[in-house]
Amino acid sequence: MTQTRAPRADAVRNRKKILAAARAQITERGPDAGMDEIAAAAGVAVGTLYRHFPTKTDLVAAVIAEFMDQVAADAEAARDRVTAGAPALDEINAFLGRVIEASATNHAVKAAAHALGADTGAGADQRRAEAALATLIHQAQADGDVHPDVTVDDIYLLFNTAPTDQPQATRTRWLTLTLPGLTTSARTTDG
Amino acid sequence: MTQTRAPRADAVRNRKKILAAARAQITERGPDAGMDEIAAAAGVAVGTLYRHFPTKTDLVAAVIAEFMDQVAADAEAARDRVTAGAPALDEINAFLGRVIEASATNHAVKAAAHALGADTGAGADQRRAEAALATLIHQAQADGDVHPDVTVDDIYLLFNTAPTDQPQATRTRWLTLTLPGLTTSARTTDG
Amino acid sequence: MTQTRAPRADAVRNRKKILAAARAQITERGPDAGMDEIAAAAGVAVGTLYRHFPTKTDLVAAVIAEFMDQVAADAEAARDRVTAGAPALDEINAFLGRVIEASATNHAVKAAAHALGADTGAGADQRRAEAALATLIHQAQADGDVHPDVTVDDIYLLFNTAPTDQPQATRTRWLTLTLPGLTTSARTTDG
Amino acid sequence: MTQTRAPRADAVRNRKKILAAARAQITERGPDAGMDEIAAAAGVAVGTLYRHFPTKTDLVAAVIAEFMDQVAADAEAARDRVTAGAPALDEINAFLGRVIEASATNHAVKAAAHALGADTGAGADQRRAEAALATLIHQAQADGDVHPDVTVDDIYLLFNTAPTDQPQATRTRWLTLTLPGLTTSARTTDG
DNA sequence: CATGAATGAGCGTTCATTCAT
DNA sequence: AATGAATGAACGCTCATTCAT
Repeated sequence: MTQTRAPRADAVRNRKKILAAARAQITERGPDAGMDEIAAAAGVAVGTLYRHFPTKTDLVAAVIAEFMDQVAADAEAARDRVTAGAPALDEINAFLGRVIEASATNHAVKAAAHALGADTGAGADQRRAEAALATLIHQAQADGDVHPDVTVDDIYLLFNTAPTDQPQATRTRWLTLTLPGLTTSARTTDG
Repeated sequence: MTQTRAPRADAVRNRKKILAAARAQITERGPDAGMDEIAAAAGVAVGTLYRHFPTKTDLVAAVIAEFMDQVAADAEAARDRVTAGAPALDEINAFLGRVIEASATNHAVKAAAHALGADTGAGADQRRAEAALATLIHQAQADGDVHPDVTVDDIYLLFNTAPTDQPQATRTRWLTLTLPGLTTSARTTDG
Repeated sequence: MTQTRAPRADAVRNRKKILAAARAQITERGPDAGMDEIAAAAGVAVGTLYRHFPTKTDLVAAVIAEFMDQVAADAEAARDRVTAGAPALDEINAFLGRVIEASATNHAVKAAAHALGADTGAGADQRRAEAALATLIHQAQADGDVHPDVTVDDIYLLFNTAPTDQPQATRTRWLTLTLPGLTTSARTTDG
Repeated sequence: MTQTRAPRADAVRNRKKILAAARAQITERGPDAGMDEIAAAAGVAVGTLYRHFPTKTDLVAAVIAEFMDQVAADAEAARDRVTAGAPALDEINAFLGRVIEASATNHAVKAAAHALGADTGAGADQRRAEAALATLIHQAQADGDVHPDVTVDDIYLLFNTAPTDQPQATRTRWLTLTLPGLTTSARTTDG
């Protein structure tokens, strides 16, 4: 029983401050945000930052994991609403819309992850989100609204290619263009 | 009579070697590919690289311009085939497929351009491609195959979000999912 | 209560070592002394040098400031001796002699400053020195020894044109030739 | 008989153009004026520049030699006027004044020479100038106007420390302060 | 001979990471 | 455990010089 010692309260606080600062700085300044700047923004010294995240890659991965946690929670909430009777296709549509809005912030983080070769997925949160999305898709397919060959991977594919660095109008248009690939009906002008 | 002297044969050769090396290195290693490495891969000294492209930004812009030239030529060829009677929607579909294949190379280059703040568009080639695509779209709309609200910008939007760094199968699937957003008919299982 | 934390002992030591090395290297090799070489001579890594002086210009400016501080202290000491009764002209003469000795080192540094566009003067030390020199000159003028139109700027002019890169004998000769321009009496053979 | 082939007319013309361009560029941009820029300003290719002057040091030395030639001619003209009866001290004064004006242009050239370790003196022109100045000084000493211990080296010393990079007013003031070191009489207010 | 493209050592500077305090 | 000074490899870029055309 490797008894993981309960983390000290201030260490937890520092970890949160660092993650928040990293998210903010990378969003603002791209992959070039320096470790010193992130540490300064978090109000700690670089050494402290490195105690929590041994490399920049680890830090960026943690920021992404944090985001994935939110995505997973979002997907699970949507699944719960569907289970309670909400129309599945609408929830899928709204989910994609919400995630894309949220990841406008995260675009730079993704770029940083890519530049550093960080593991983007494969975490427990990924699996939580996948499970919830699978339920959503199956329900929408049972409703006859979503094309029978659509899988969770398709959602991920779209989600990963979303133009998160584009203005709101462009992102909305993208969603409009993209959704008919999932559904059984042709696109209508009003999306 | 400002007779621009014909460029030396070896200089032309070097320019080509440099562009090819830059394309390859940036594709392979992302925006972080160093100028020294690109020069070495091209078989020239850094100084030569800088003689041809005064900054890294210029080099990346040139690589993109080269790509855009090919895209424009491709779009024009498709337009010519349509003018000669080929079905417009098929040509649009094939065009997107071809460009996405070609831009597997181009993905990292775009990222590099973004990181360096290089001018991505606005060149003559961009306008050539746009003109040809507009013709294609109008014809496909006249055929009743493409949704009437689709514009050239939509094609660019899709083209810019293509998962160019993914394996062939994924890219094909993406095209399958994406095309119904442009057309007037619902997607069928066999794409 | 912005309590500026006391600087670490080793950081202070490094700063001194760097300044000394910079003075030596620039004196020896001119403005072309490289930052790497200065760092090596100081026994630190380049990064450390840059932590203390963010640009080469800053480093050179600091070397000059250090020198100006010594000059100011020297001028103030001379003024104090005059206030205590010493003959002002003798003190001026001796002051010029001392400063010129000291600035053999300083010649190349000035050149470097010029080449880099660094701020040479305008510091507090400059003003300290000027104030002390003004007192000296006024006293010598009151004594009837120094020409009434001589100003502090004249002293600076001479000081700035001193042949600091010449051998001792030449510097002495220069002082002999130069001093009569300040005084009310003609030069005599024994200087 | 090493028969030095008569230089071709265009080669001579090129040499002159290059020297003129070098003087202009170095005056304007300091020691940092590049060989390419000098060549461009001269209207020749770098290769041609290097055919005439194998290193930058050689080029700078040639620019200085050219200047020294003018100084020598100036000194000889002054000597001739003195031989014809003009007052020697006045000629010395005027000579210094003229040379200092001319070398405002040459300041940067001197700096470049220093930075490159070029031989500043020791040419035939130097000896011509020295001979003429010696005559001037002897005559002025015979007149009782110049201090008996003054030598040609003293003139060179002053000439080499002139504040050539300062504005006209400062240069004039410097001459006023400096001249009494040479003469037998004390300075008067009106210089 | 002139040309100008090619060379490559070197420069000032940055920043992820380490480690003495 | 936190601090922040120190490290040093790497980067984009320059320029005196060489050499194929």
